[in-house]
Amino acid sequence: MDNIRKLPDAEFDVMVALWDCEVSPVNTAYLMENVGKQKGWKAPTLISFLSRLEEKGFIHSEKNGKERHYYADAVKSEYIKCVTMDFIQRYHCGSLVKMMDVVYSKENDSSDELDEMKKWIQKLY
Amino acid sequence: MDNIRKLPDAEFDVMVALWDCEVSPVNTAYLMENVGKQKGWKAPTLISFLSRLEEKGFIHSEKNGKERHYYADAVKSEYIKCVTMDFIQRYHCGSLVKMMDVVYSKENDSSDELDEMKKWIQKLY
DNA sequence: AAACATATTAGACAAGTGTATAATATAAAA
DNA sequence: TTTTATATTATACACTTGTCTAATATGTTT
Repeated sequence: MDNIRKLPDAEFDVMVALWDCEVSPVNTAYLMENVGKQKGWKAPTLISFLSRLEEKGFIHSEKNGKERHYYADAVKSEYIKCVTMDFIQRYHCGSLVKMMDVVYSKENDSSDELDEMKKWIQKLY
Repeated sequence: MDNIRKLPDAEFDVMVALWDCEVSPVNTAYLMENVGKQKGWKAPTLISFLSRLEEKGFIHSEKNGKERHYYADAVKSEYIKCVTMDFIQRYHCGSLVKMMDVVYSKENDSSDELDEMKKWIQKLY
């Protein structure tokens, strides 16, 4: 749970599409619709990222006739959690409060978010 | 304030050393002491990062006899803020609360941090 | 001024990332 | 069973990042 390989941006984008898909199984066509197109990728570009994700153990796939089906193996929440803790460690000495301090300024914040945070904290107590 | 070039890890480490230094001006020897050594870099490695930082406009330098002196131009808090907001956007849909949700679990948190956050929020109200 | 010590520069290289073209399968249509 | 359409594979390539070796410059000693 600590040896998270941080994925490059493009590969992460593909993972998100895989993680958030409603259909199953997922094929390249679906992924092209859901990420590839917006990013302006050609199909081989997408497939290239998928191959790398498979090499890295984040997904596996099965050939199905002419197509290939993809399945996420990594767990989204776990991955995001690891990456986030790494980030806080690296950029904010491991302290969420320090981070909030840097990011927020009284002027430009939305108090909605503050309210939400308040509620969130009270829920945990 | 939006076109922040996210620095690669090694270059960021060098920036931190430059930002946090107490002496002035800063030379390579100082930076070797304060980051290079811990990272196990040879001097040319460090200098290579410094050159790239200069190309990217994060620092400037002056030749002083045999040595070179370095000066940070980018502002630490601004850089950290940009990088952090990008991160929250990318990994947590721009919501701090969502992020806290993913990172924290009742079991493993330190309530100290929660207390601090509570205080932090109250201060802002 | 010659020799020495040392800091910097130039250049290089492997691995990783973003991206695509050309070649090859393979299902579907004719 | 050819032909046609299309998905996948194999490659490749440029750029970035981490890292260094060899070459060069420059201040200090002798």
